[in-house]
Amino acid sequence: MDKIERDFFARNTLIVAKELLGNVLCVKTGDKICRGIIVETEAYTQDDPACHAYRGFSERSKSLFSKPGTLYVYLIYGIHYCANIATEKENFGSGVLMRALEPLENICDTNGPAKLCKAMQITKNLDGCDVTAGKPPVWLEYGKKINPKNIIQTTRIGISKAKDYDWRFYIKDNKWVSKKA
DNA sequence: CTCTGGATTGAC
DNA sequence: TCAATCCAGAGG
Repeated sequence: MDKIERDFFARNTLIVAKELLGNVLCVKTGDKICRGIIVETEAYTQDDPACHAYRGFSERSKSLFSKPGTLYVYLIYGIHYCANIATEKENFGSGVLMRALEPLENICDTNGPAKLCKAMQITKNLDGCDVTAGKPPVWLEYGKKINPKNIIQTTRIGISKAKDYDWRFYIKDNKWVSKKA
């Protein structure tokens, strides 16, 4: 399976969020490789009030400003981790949040942004990793192409700002898409 | 320095 | 419906 290159992420964030659906996230931290198909994403850009990069560069969000294809992992509610991949270009704070995976290998219980991080063992340690390197600890592989008719675009979940943006994408009828939808 | 609220989840 | 549990960001 071919790995996804940096050029894939060096595009408009909404396009990346949409086209990331169906591809395979791979993580190898210990001796096991975990794989899952991305079935739900959300886009966040620097000019979006809900984005962590909205107020400019910060220590927490620096990975969003790094090269396209950089993993951004942050702690939310003091308990959970969420994983994003930086998009667009270096020094522009934007990225795609991965909200749900369909388990392929060595994982289960991945129908939520914090749950998938837990299942894949993604923690702050992986913040700043380049997912286009095509090797451990984290990388992406092309999966099967999703028919555009089966991609649903709607509003994002769990945020209080910019609620009206239709910046969430998911695969229609996929049982692993997070609830609350 | 203090205070507030959050890209969630699972238990009541 | 609500607590868990920590820290970034805002304000003094």
